[in-house]
Amino acid sequence: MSMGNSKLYKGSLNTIILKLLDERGKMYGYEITQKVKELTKGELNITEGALYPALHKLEAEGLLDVEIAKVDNRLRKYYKLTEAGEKETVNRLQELEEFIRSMQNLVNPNWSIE
Amino acid sequence: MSMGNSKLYKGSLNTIILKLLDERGKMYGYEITQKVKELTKGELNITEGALYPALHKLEAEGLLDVEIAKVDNRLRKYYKLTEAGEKETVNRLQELEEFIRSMQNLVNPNWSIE
DNA sequence: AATATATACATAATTTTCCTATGCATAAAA
DNA sequence: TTTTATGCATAGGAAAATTATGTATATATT
Repeated sequence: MSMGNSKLYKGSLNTIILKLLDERGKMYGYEITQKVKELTKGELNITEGALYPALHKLEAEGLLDVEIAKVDNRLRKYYKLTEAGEKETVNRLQELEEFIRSMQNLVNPNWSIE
Repeated sequence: MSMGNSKLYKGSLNTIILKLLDERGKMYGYEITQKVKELTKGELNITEGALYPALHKLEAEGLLDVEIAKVDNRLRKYYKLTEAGEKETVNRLQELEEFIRSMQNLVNPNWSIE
């Protein structure tokens, strides 16, 4: 995963995937890359080399289910959260928030958590 | 080595080091680990296996200067920012803030940047 | 018609960055 | 006197990205 200009904090990709699936029900890989690009105004680019292995791993861990579809003669693999995936999403979001709080305490710039 | 809870997102350690040195002028390694523990209320533990190589690398990149001291017959290596290090600190903090903003747009939980 | 771009998936090789485990050494506390 | 705290260091390995490929179809451009 690469940023428009800067670096990305590794470990956040899984959280992003889980949260997007939690919000939108089901998505396929390419759709995720485009959605992330759109939501961050091009700031964050999910590379395919990071995304697909991450999806496979989440599936192997039982957090995602797959459903294959063919649209316009092209393959799509739709992913959605399992029950375990929904629970894990809550944990990951909590961890992310804790990380943000910790970074705020360390770096205490002009932003904070509400 | 029992950690608080949350793991260090990869890429954040350098930012933490640079910012602490920027604020405090000069610090030695062990002092950094204790300061981080204190500021995050034990939530984040910087391991020595991560910290010392990171310091060495930042020094090799010309972002840090070292000064060796002996206190109570024990060795200390004080690190401080070079000029290049001060500039890089600004960049890293900006990247961190951009990362936070991006995560907010993606995950939009109940926190935001002020 | 030929070529480039967008859509859609995948993986191998490498790099970065961290953790675990271990080692050395001195000072202070139990 | 044994443990804990202070202080540095590195080897080995895991995790999670990047880079570089590869396959294939659909659409837009030249």
